[in-house]
Amino acid sequence: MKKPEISRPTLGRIPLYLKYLRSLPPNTESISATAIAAGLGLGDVQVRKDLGILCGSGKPKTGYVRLELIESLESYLECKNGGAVIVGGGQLGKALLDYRGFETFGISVLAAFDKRTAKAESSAKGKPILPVETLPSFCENYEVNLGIIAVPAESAQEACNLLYDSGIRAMWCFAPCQLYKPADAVIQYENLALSLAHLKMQVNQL
Amino acid sequence: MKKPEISRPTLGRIPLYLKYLRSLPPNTESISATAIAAGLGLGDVQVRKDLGILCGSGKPKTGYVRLELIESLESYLECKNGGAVIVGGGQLGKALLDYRGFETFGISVLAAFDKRTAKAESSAKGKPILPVETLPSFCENYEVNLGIIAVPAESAQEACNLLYDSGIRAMWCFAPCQLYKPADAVIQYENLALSLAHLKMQVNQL
DNA sequence: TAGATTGTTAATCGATTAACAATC
DNA sequence: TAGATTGTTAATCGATTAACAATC
Repeated sequence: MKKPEISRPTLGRIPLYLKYLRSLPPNTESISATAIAAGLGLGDVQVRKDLGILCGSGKPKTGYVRLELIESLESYLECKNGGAVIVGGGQLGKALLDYRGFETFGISVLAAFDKRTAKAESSAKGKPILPVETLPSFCENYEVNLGIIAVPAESAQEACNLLYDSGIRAMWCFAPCQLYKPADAVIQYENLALSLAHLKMQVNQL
Repeated sequence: MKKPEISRPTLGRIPLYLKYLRSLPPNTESISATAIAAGLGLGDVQVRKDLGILCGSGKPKTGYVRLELIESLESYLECKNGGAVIVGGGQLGKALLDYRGFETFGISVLAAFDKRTAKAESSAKGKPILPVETLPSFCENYEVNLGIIAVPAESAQEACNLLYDSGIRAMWCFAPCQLYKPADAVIQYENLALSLAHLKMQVNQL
Protein backbone atom coordinates (compact mmCIF):
# COMPACT_ATOMS: atom_id res chain seq x y z
CA MET A 1 0.00 0.00 0.00
CA LYS A 2 2.49 2.57 -1.14
CA LYS A 3 1.30 6.14 -1.12
CA PRO A 4 1.97 8.22 -4.21
CA GLU A 5 3.87 11.47 -3.81
CA ILE A 6 1.57 14.43 -3.98
CA SER A 7 2.06 18.17 -3.77
CA ARG A 8 1.11 20.22 -0.76
CA PRO A 9 -1.85 21.88 -2.51
CA THR A 10 -3.18 18.45 -3.52
CA LEU A 11 -2.86 17.23 0.06
CA GLY A 12 -4.85 20.23 1.21
CA ARG A 13 -7.67 19.40 -1.16
CA ILE A 14 -8.14 15.83 0.10
CA PRO A 15 -10.28 16.86 3.09
CA LEU A 16 -12.41 19.04 0.81
CA TYR A 17 -13.05 16.14 -1.54
CA LEU A 18 -13.92 13.86 1.37
CA LYS A 19 -16.31 16.37 2.87
CA TYR A 20 -18.06 16.90 -0.43
CA LEU A 21 -18.29 13.19 -1.30
CA ARG A 22 -19.70 12.34 2.12
CA SER A 23 -22.27 15.11 1.83
CA LEU A 24 -23.84 13.59 -1.30
CA PRO A 25 -27.10 11.63 -1.03
CA PRO A 26 -26.25 8.06 0.05
CA ASN A 27 -27.69 6.53 -3.10
CA THR A 28 -25.20 8.44 -5.28
CA GLU A 29 -23.24 5.73 -7.07
CA SER A 30 -21.06 7.77 -9.37
CA ILE A 31 -19.84 11.33 -9.57
CA SER A 32 -17.95 13.24 -12.23
CA ALA A 33 -14.89 15.37 -11.67
CA THR A 34 -16.82 18.20 -13.27
CA ALA A 35 -19.52 17.98 -10.61
CA ILE A 36 -17.01 17.84 -7.76
CA ALA A 37 -15.18 20.83 -9.19
CA ALA A 38 -18.40 22.82 -9.44
CA GLY A 39 -19.37 21.90 -5.89
CA LEU A 40 -16.04 23.04 -4.47
CA GLY A 41 -15.29 25.95 -6.76
CA LEU A 42 -12.21 24.29 -8.26
CA GLY A 43 -11.08 23.62 -11.81
CA ASP A 44 -12.30 20.34 -13.28
CA VAL A 45 -8.91 19.43 -14.71
CA GLN A 46 -7.35 19.91 -11.33
CA VAL A 47 -9.88 17.59 -9.68
CA ARG A 48 -9.31 14.99 -12.38
CA LYS A 49 -5.58 15.17 -11.91
CA ASP A 50 -5.80 14.87 -8.13
CA LEU A 51 -8.19 11.92 -8.30
CA GLY A 52 -6.08 10.29 -10.99
CA ILE A 53 -3.05 10.27 -8.70
CA LEU A 54 -4.88 9.37 -5.51
CA CYS A 55 -7.67 7.05 -6.63
CA GLY A 56 -6.94 5.80 -10.13
CA SER A 57 -8.97 6.14 -13.29
CA GLY A 58 -12.59 6.98 -13.77
CA LYS A 59 -14.82 5.97 -16.62
CA PRO A 60 -15.75 8.28 -19.46
CA LYS A 61 -19.40 9.28 -19.40
CA THR A 62 -20.03 8.04 -15.82
CA GLY A 63 -17.14 9.44 -13.79
CA TYR A 64 -15.85 7.88 -10.57
CA VAL A 65 -17.43 5.47 -8.10
CA ARG A 66 -18.19 7.55 -5.03
CA LEU A 67 -17.44 4.91 -2.40
CA GLU A 68 -14.16 3.97 -4.06
CA LEU A 69 -13.11 7.60 -4.02
CA ILE A 70 -13.94 7.94 -0.36
CA GLU A 71 -12.03 4.80 0.50
CA SER A 72 -8.94 5.79 -1.48
CA LEU A 73 -8.85 9.28 -0.01
CA GLU A 74 -9.37 8.02 3.53
CA SER A 75 -6.68 5.40 3.15
CA TYR A 76 -4.28 8.05 1.92
CA LEU A 77 -4.75 10.11 5.06
CA GLU A 78 -4.85 7.16 7.38
CA CYS A 79 -2.07 7.42 9.82
CA LYS A 80 0.32 4.58 9.23
CA ASN A 81 1.19 4.93 12.86
CA GLY A 82 2.87 7.39 15.12
CA GLY A 83 1.66 10.64 16.57
CA ALA A 84 3.01 14.05 17.46
CA VAL A 85 4.29 15.59 20.67
CA ILE A 86 4.69 19.24 21.58
CA VAL A 87 7.63 20.78 23.39
CA GLY A 88 6.34 23.85 25.21
CA GLY A 89 3.30 24.07 27.44
CA GLY A 90 2.71 27.80 27.17
CA GLN A 91 -0.29 29.37 25.50
CA LEU A 92 0.77 28.31 22.03
CA GLY A 93 1.60 24.78 23.12
CA LYS A 94 -1.74 24.39 24.85
CA ALA A 95 -3.62 25.88 21.92
CA LEU A 96 -2.00 23.37 19.56
CA LEU A 97 -2.54 20.50 22.00
CA ASP A 98 -6.28 21.11 22.09
CA TYR A 99 -6.66 22.07 18.43
CA ARG A 100 -9.04 19.62 16.77
CA GLY A 101 -8.11 20.31 13.17
CA PHE A 102 -5.20 17.87 12.98
CA GLU A 103 -7.63 14.97 13.06
CA THR A 104 -8.86 16.06 9.65
CA PHE A 105 -5.55 14.75 8.33
CA GLY A 106 -5.45 11.71 10.55
CA ILE A 107 -2.80 13.06 12.91
CA SER A 108 -2.94 12.63 16.69
CA VAL A 109 -1.23 15.09 18.96
CA LEU A 110 -0.52 13.01 22.03
CA ALA A 111 0.91 15.30 24.69
CA ALA A 112 2.79 18.49 25.48
CA PHE A 113 5.97 18.71 27.52
CA ASP A 114 7.16 21.69 29.54
CA LYS A 115 10.17 22.63 31.61
CA ARG A 116 8.04 24.32 34.22
CA THR A 117 5.73 21.36 34.70
CA ALA A 118 6.70 19.38 37.79
CA LYS A 119 4.02 16.70 37.69
CA ALA A 120 1.50 15.56 35.09
CA GLU A 121 -1.27 18.03 34.33
CA SER A 122 -4.21 18.11 31.97
CA SER A 123 -5.14 20.59 29.28
CA ALA A 124 -8.62 22.09 29.02
CA LYS A 125 -9.61 19.21 26.75
CA GLY A 126 -8.01 16.58 28.92
CA LYS A 127 -4.75 15.96 27.10
CA PRO A 128 -1.60 15.43 29.16
CA ILE A 129 0.97 18.13 29.87
CA LEU A 130 4.05 16.44 31.27
CA PRO A 131 7.48 17.34 32.67
CA VAL A 132 9.97 17.69 29.86
CA GLU A 133 12.26 15.12 31.48
CA THR A 134 9.70 12.45 30.70
CA LEU A 135 9.78 13.08 26.93
CA PRO A 136 12.40 10.46 26.03
CA SER A 137 10.64 7.67 27.90
CA PHE A 138 7.28 8.77 26.50
CA CYS A 139 8.68 8.40 22.98
CA GLU A 140 9.85 4.90 23.83
CA ASN A 141 6.44 3.85 25.07
CA TYR A 142 4.34 5.45 22.36
CA GLU A 143 5.09 5.63 18.68
CA VAL A 144 5.96 9.25 18.01
CA ASN A 145 7.40 10.60 14.78
CA LEU A 146 6.52 14.29 14.76
CA GLY A 147 7.78 16.95 17.14
CA ILE A 148 6.27 20.41 17.50
CA ILE A 149 8.52 23.13 18.88
CA ALA A 150 6.41 25.73 20.66
CA VAL A 151 8.94 27.34 22.95
CA PRO A 152 10.62 30.77 22.78
CA ALA A 153 13.46 31.14 20.30
CA GLU A 154 16.04 30.96 23.12
CA SER A 155 14.97 27.42 24.00
CA ALA A 156 14.24 26.15 20.51
CA GLN A 157 17.63 24.60 19.89
CA GLU A 158 17.44 22.75 23.19
CA ALA A 159 13.98 21.47 22.27
CA CYS A 160 15.23 20.39 18.86
CA ASN A 161 18.12 18.45 20.36
CA LEU A 162 15.86 16.78 22.88
CA LEU A 163 13.42 15.68 20.20
CA TYR A 164 16.23 14.37 18.04
CA ASP A 165 17.73 12.43 20.91
CA SER A 166 14.31 10.94 21.55
CA GLY A 167 14.32 9.54 18.03
CA ILE A 168 12.14 12.13 16.29
CA ARG A 169 13.32 13.16 12.83
CA ALA A 170 10.56 15.53 11.72
CA MET A 171 9.96 18.81 13.52
CA TRP A 172 7.61 21.72 13.11
CA CYS A 173 9.06 24.88 14.62
CA PHE A 174 7.10 28.00 15.57
CA ALA A 175 10.07 29.89 16.97
CA PRO A 176 11.60 32.49 14.64
CA CYS A 177 15.12 31.11 14.48
CA GLN A 178 17.47 28.93 12.50
CA LEU A 179 18.15 25.58 14.11
CA TYR A 180 21.25 23.47 13.72
CA LYS A 181 20.29 19.91 12.99
CA PRO A 182 21.73 16.59 11.88
CA ALA A 183 21.38 15.88 8.19
CA ASP A 184 18.69 13.24 8.67
CA ALA A 185 16.31 15.58 10.51
CA VAL A 186 13.67 17.62 8.68
CA ILE A 187 12.58 20.92 10.16
CA GLN A 188 9.64 22.86 8.82
CA TYR A 189 9.31 26.41 10.08
CA GLU A 190 5.94 28.03 10.62
CA ASN A 191 6.32 31.76 10.17
CA LEU A 192 3.11 33.25 11.54
CA ALA A 193 4.47 36.78 11.45
CA LEU A 194 5.25 36.45 7.74
CA SER A 195 1.72 35.28 7.01
CA LEU A 196 0.20 38.29 8.72
CA ALA A 197 2.71 40.66 7.14
CA HIS A 198 1.92 39.23 3.71
CA LEU A 199 -1.78 39.91 4.25
CA LYS A 200 -1.06 43.44 5.35
CA MET A 201 1.10 44.04 2.30
CA GLN A 202 -1.62 42.78 -0.02
CA VAL A 203 -4.16 45.25 1.30
CA ASN A 204 -1.70 48.11 1.50
CA GLN A 205 -1.16 47.73 -2.24
CA LEU A 206 -4.82 48.39 -2.99
CA MET B 1 7.12 56.97 -0.79
CA LYS B 2 5.38 54.24 -2.72
CA LYS B 3 6.32 50.71 -1.79
CA PRO B 4 7.19 48.35 -4.61
CA GLU B 5 5.25 45.12 -4.92
CA ILE B 6 7.27 42.21 -3.70
CA SER B 7 6.65 38.49 -3.45
CA ARG B 8 5.96 36.72 -0.20
CA PRO B 9 9.36 34.98 -0.14
CA THR B 10 11.08 38.32 -0.63
CA LEU B 11 9.07 39.83 2.22
CA GLY B 12 10.16 36.97 4.42
CA ARG B 13 13.81 37.65 3.69
CA ILE B 14 13.69 41.30 4.72
CA PRO B 15 14.06 40.58 8.45
CA LEU B 16 16.96 38.26 7.69
CA TYR B 17 18.75 40.96 5.73
CA LEU B 18 18.14 43.48 8.51
CA LYS B 19 19.41 41.15 11.19
CA TYR B 20 22.55 40.39 9.21
CA LEU B 21 23.27 44.01 8.29
CA ARG B 22 22.84 45.17 11.88
CA SER B 23 25.15 42.44 13.10
CA LEU B 24 28.09 43.73 11.06
CA PRO B 25 30.85 45.76 12.73
CA PRO B 26 29.65 49.40 12.97
CA ASN B 27 32.49 50.67 10.81
CA THR B 28 31.36 48.54 7.86
CA GLU B 29 30.60 51.05 5.11
CA SER B 30 29.79 48.79 2.20
CA ILE B 31 28.74 45.22 1.71
CA SER B 32 28.37 43.05 -1.36
CA ALA B 33 25.37 40.92 -2.21
CA THR B 34 27.76 38.00 -2.41
CA ALA B 35 28.80 38.49 1.20
CA ILE B 36 25.22 38.82 2.42
CA ALA B 37 24.25 35.69 0.53
CA ALA B 38 27.13 33.75 2.05
CA GLY B 39 26.25 34.99 5.53
CA LEU B 40 22.64 33.90 5.23
CA GLY B 41 23.03 30.80 3.10
CA LEU B 42 21.12 32.27 0.16
CA GLY B 43 21.93 32.62 -3.52
CA ASP B 44 23.79 35.79 -4.47
CA VAL B 45 21.56 36.52 -7.45
CA GLN B 46 18.52 36.30 -5.24
CA VAL B 47 19.96 38.78 -2.76
CA ARG B 48 20.87 41.14 -5.58
CA LYS B 49 17.39 40.94 -7.00
CA ASP B 50 15.73 41.55 -3.64
CA LEU B 51 17.97 44.51 -2.87
CA GLY B 52 17.48 45.88 -6.36
CA ILE B 53 13.73 46.02 -5.86
CA LEU B 54 13.77 47.22 -2.27
CA CYS B 55 16.81 49.48 -2.06
CA GLY B 56 17.92 50.44 -5.55
CA SER B 57 21.25 49.88 -7.26
CA GLY B 58 24.61 49.06 -5.85
CA LYS B 59 27.98 49.86 -7.29
CA PRO B 60 30.13 47.34 -9.10
CA LYS B 61 33.26 46.43 -7.19
CA THR B 62 32.07 47.97 -3.90
CA GLY B 63 28.53 46.70 -3.43
CA TYR B 64 25.85 48.49 -1.40
CA VAL B 65 26.07 51.12 1.34
CA ARG B 66 25.15 49.33 4.55
CA LEU B 67 23.28 52.17 6.23
CA GLU B 68 21.27 52.89 3.11
CA LEU B 69 20.25 49.26 2.91
CA ILE B 70 19.15 49.25 6.53
CA GLU B 71 17.15 52.39 6.09
CA SER B 72 15.41 51.19 2.93
CA LEU B 73 14.52 47.84 4.44
CA GLU B 74 13.27 49.41 7.66
CA SER B 75 11.18 51.92 5.81
CA TYR B 76 9.62 49.14 3.79
CA LEU B 77 8.44 47.37 6.90
CA GLU B 78 7.46 50.50 8.73
CA CYS B 79 3.82 50.35 9.53
CA LYS B 80 2.09 53.08 7.60
CA ASN B 81 -0.45 53.03 10.36
CA GLY B 82 -3.10 50.73 11.71
CA GLY B 83 -2.84 47.65 13.83
CA ALA B 84 -4.52 44.30 14.21
CA VAL B 85 -7.25 43.01 16.49
CA ILE B 86 -8.12 39.43 17.36
CA VAL B 87 -11.60 37.98 17.63
CA GLY B 88 -11.46 35.09 20.07
CA GLY B 89 -9.89 35.11 23.52
CA GLY B 90 -9.32 31.36 23.85
CA GLN B 91 -5.92 29.75 24.00
CA LEU B 92 -5.11 30.50 20.39
CA GLY B 93 -6.30 34.09 20.66
CA LYS B 94 -4.24 34.68 23.77
CA ALA B 95 -1.20 33.01 22.25
CA LEU B 96 -1.39 35.29 19.22
CA LEU B 97 -2.06 38.36 21.36
CA ASP B 98 1.15 37.82 23.31
CA TYR B 99 3.26 36.58 20.39
CA ARG B 100 6.19 38.94 19.93
CA GLY B 101 7.13 37.94 16.41
CA PHE B 102 4.75 40.30 14.63
CA GLU B 103 6.89 43.25 15.67
CA THR B 104 9.61 41.90 13.38
CA PHE B 105 7.41 43.03 10.50
CA GLY B 106 6.26 46.25 12.16
CA ILE B 107 2.79 45.05 13.02
CA SER B 108 1.08 45.78 16.33
CA VAL B 109 -1.59 43.46 17.67
CA LEU B 110 -3.67 45.78 19.83
CA ALA B 111 -6.28 43.68 21.61
CA ALA B 112 -8.37 40.52 21.62
CA PHE B 113 -12.16 40.40 21.86
CA ASP B 114 -14.23 37.56 23.25
CA LYS B 115 -17.89 36.73 23.66
CA ARG B 116 -17.36 35.28 27.11
CA THR B 117 -15.51 38.32 28.40
CA ALA B 118 -17.82 40.51 30.47
CA LYS B 119 -15.39 43.23 31.46
CA ALA B 120 -11.91 44.23 30.36
CA GLU B 121 -9.17 41.75 31.24
CA SER B 122 -5.45 41.56 30.65
CA SER B 123 -3.36 38.88 28.97
CA ALA B 124 -0.24 37.44 30.56
CA LYS B 125 1.81 40.13 28.84
CA GLY B 126 -0.60 42.91 29.75
CA LYS B 127 -2.53 43.33 26.53
CA PRO B 128 -6.28 43.95 26.73
CA ILE B 129 -8.93 41.27 26.30
CA LEU B 130 -12.27 42.99 25.88
CA PRO B 131 -15.97 42.14 25.48
CA VAL B 132 -16.76 41.51 21.85
CA GLU B 133 -19.50 44.17 21.93
CA THR B 134 -16.83 46.82 22.28
CA LEU B 135 -15.05 45.88 19.04
CA PRO B 136 -16.83 48.37 16.76
CA SER B 137 -16.18 51.34 19.02
CA PHE B 138 -12.57 50.20 19.54
CA CYS B 139 -12.07 50.27 15.79
CA GLU B 140 -13.41 53.80 15.66
CA ASN B 141 -11.03 55.02 18.32
CA TYR B 142 -7.91 53.25 17.11
CA GLU B 143 -6.76 52.75 13.58
CA VAL B 144 -7.26 49.07 12.85
CA ASN B 145 -6.96 47.43 9.45
CA LEU B 146 -6.27 43.78 10.16
CA GLY B 147 -8.59 41.29 11.82
CA ILE B 148 -7.52 37.91 13.14
CA ILE B 149 -10.22 35.26 13.45
CA ALA B 150 -9.30 32.85 16.25
CA VAL B 151 -12.69 31.37 17.11
CA PRO B 152 -14.12 27.90 16.42
CA ALA B 153 -15.39 27.28 12.89
CA GLU B 154 -19.01 27.63 14.04
CA SER B 155 -18.44 31.24 15.06
CA ALA B 156 -16.06 32.24 12.31
CA GLN B 157 -18.70 33.69 9.97
CA GLU B 158 -20.09 35.79 12.78
CA ALA B 159 -16.60 37.06 13.59
CA CYS B 160 -15.99 37.84 9.92
CA ASN B 161 -19.21 39.83 9.66
CA LEU B 162 -18.44 41.75 12.82
CA LEU B 163 -14.97 42.68 11.60
CA TYR B 164 -16.33 43.76 8.24
CA ASP B 165 -19.02 45.89 9.86
CA SER B 166 -16.31 47.50 11.98
CA GLY B 167 -14.55 48.60 8.81
CA ILE B 168 -11.88 45.94 8.56
CA ARG B 169 -11.23 44.61 5.07
CA ALA B 170 -8.33 42.22 5.64
CA MET B 171 -8.75 39.12 7.76
CA TRP B 172 -6.58 36.21 8.77
CA CYS B 173 -8.63 33.16 9.62
CA PHE B 174 -7.45 30.16 11.66
CA ALA B 175 -10.77 28.32 11.56
CA PRO B 176 -11.00 25.53 8.98
CA CYS B 177 -13.98 26.81 7.02
CA GLN B 178 -15.00 28.76 3.97
CA LEU B 179 -16.32 32.23 4.78
CA TYR B 180 -18.79 34.24 2.75
CA LYS B 181 -17.52 37.75 2.32
CA PRO B 182 -18.14 40.94 0.38
CA ALA B 183 -16.02 41.36 -2.71
CA ASP B 184 -13.86 44.08 -1.18
CA ALA B 185 -12.73 41.95 1.77
CA VAL B 186 -9.59 39.83 1.63
CA ILE B 187 -9.43 36.68 3.71
CA GLN B 188 -6.25 34.69 4.14
CA TYR B 189 -6.65 31.27 5.68
CA GLU B 190 -4.03 29.76 7.92
CA ASN B 191 -4.21 26.00 7.66
CA LEU B 192 -2.12 24.69 10.52
CA ALA B 193 -3.33 21.14 10.07
CA LEU B 194 -2.18 21.15 6.45
CA SER B 195 1.28 22.34 7.45
CA LEU B 196 1.70 19.49 9.91
CA ALA B 197 0.24 16.95 7.49
CA HIS B 198 2.65 18.13 4.80
CA LEU B 199 5.59 17.57 7.13
CA LYS B 200 4.34 14.12 8.02
CA MET B 201 3.96 13.24 4.37
CA GLN B 202 7.51 14.36 3.58
CA VAL B 203 9.02 12.07 6.19
CA ASN B 204 6.72 9.19 5.37
CA GLN B 205 8.15 9.25 1.86
CA LEU B 206 11.66 8.68 3.13
C1' DT C 1 -23.95 7.48 -33.50
C1' DA C 2 -23.55 11.56 -30.36
C1' DG C 3 -22.22 13.49 -26.35
C1' DA C 4 -20.49 13.54 -21.78
C1' DT C 5 -16.56 12.61 -19.50
C1' DT C 6 -12.05 10.98 -19.26
C1' DG C 7 -6.68 11.39 -19.40
C1' DT C 8 -2.76 13.68 -21.66
C1' DT C 9 0.00 17.10 -23.80
C1' DA C 10 1.11 21.92 -24.29
C1' DA C 11 0.80 26.76 -22.48
C1' DT C 12 0.99 29.85 -18.63
C1' DC C 13 2.58 31.81 -14.41
C1' DG C 14 5.63 32.89 -10.39
C1' DA C 15 9.80 32.07 -8.24
C1' DT C 16 14.58 30.56 -8.33
C1' DT C 17 18.89 29.71 -10.60
C1' DA C 18 22.35 29.95 -14.27
C1' DA C 19 24.81 32.48 -17.80
C1' DC C 20 26.58 36.64 -19.26
C1' DA C 21 27.40 41.34 -20.51
C1' DA C 22 28.22 45.97 -18.19
C1' DT C 23 30.87 48.92 -15.01
C1' DC C 24 33.73 50.96 -11.64
C1' DT D 1 44.14 47.19 -17.37
C1' DA D 2 42.18 43.37 -14.48
C1' DG D 3 39.00 41.74 -11.51
C1' DA D 4 35.26 42.02 -8.40
C1' DT D 5 30.75 43.07 -8.40
C1' DT D 6 26.74 44.63 -10.54
C1' DG D 7 22.11 44.11 -13.25
C1' DT D 8 19.75 41.58 -16.94
C1' DT D 9 18.31 37.97 -19.89
C1' DA D 10 17.46 33.11 -20.49
C1' DA D 11 16.74 28.44 -18.38
C1' DT D 12 14.62 25.67 -14.89
C1' DC D 13 11.14 24.02 -11.84
C1' DG D 14 6.50 23.19 -9.75
C1' DA D 15 1.82 24.10 -9.99
C1' DT D 16 -2.27 25.47 -12.53
C1' DT D 17 -4.91 26.04 -16.67
C1' DA D 18 -6.13 25.44 -21.54
C1' DA D 19 -6.59 22.57 -25.58
C1' DC D 20 -7.49 18.27 -27.40
C1' DA D 21 -7.68 13.48 -28.51
C1' DA D 22 -9.64 9.03 -26.53
C1' DT D 23 -13.58 6.26 -24.86
C1' DC D 24 -17.74 4.39 -23.12
